[in-house]
Amino acid sequence: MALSHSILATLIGRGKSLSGYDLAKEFNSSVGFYWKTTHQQIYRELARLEKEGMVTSEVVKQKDRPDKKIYNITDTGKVHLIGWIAEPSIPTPIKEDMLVKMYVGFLVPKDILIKELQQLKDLHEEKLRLFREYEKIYFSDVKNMPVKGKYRYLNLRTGINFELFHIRWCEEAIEFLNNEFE
Amino acid sequence: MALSHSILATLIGRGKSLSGYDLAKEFNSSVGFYWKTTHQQIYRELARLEKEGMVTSEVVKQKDRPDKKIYNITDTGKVHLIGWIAEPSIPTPIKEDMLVKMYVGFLVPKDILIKELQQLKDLHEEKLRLFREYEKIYFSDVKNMPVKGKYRYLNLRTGINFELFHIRWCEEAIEFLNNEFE
DNA sequence: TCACACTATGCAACAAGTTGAATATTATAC
DNA sequence: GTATAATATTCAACTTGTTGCATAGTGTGA
Repeated sequence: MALSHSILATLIGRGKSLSGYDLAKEFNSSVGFYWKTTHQQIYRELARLEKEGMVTSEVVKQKDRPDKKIYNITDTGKVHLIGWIAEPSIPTPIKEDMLVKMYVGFLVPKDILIKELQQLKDLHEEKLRLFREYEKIYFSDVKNMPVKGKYRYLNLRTGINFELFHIRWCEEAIEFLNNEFE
Repeated sequence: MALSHSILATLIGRGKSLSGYDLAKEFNSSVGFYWKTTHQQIYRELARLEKEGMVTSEVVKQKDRPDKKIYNITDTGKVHLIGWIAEPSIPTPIKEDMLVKMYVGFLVPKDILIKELQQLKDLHEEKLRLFREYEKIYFSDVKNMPVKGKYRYLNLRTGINFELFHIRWCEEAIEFLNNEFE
């Protein structure tokens, strides 16, 4: 399972203690484009990681806002994470609603599909703009960045390519629907 | 949820009754690249779909092999599926192990990452070859195909683009690791 | 001051997905 | 004749992911 690994990775990646709330924000911001989840799952997972000795927690009292519990990765957690990195990855299969819809696209007027593809394309273009902006602001001088930053740039590049793939796919599908169908 | 929709779609798409076993094969063959699952989940989902009146089943006695239960989509099922198609799709977020690994790539020697990326690339290239072969055999004359076939071709194209995206990503990452890191 | 947004954590229930095994028949290869 | 692969279905247990709700304090704008 990779959520636990994502949590450990974020704890190391950010280089400081984070609360469940911090982690949730991280996972759902533009930065955390590589993993999506809910805060409930994160809290549940953190409790388990603590039970397994992968992280330790500490309550921090706050005056201006509710108290929080911040987490640190342990040596056990770090060893576990490094071991996981070296395991071979298997390709993630596609599970895309739009593909299922397309498979039975003949059941509805093609305009419906075109409209949906256009909507999907818009959403991906918005995301792409965000990533590109992020690239411009934080990664204009990658060559001179510390290693950590370079790895983060690699990830951002993937996010950009991922969006480009989806945009191209939507365009190809729309064009195909317009030209090949009457 | 889209597994139930995938099952209904496959039942319509194939235009004939299928058993749970047939469906499982379909979902895990090169054709069913748009959705992956296990036979257990399919059997469970079929039972539920039947309870909800989306499909009907019928036991077929066989002499040469174990008896089977074949499923048909009902009008209710078809209406439900068409309704679902018209609902707007939301982009599928990335959940890719390799991205998490890359995020903390600085924890291991870069050779480990390069090796993994190479392995991943090989797997995607194999899949791409399969899809391209499939394209050549079944879709050489798309313009003159029935509508159903055209939609299936659209899906195959997406599969091809998906593999190309992953291959390009792996290449970019390997190159980056080789050039930008010392 | 009232509503709303933000910070912060957690429970409960459910839906979806995975893993392992049991059962039974027939076909094929060694 | 023996092992194995393929056909065919199902149960049980578990993990992962989602949805809704509860609680509780602070900050901000209308």
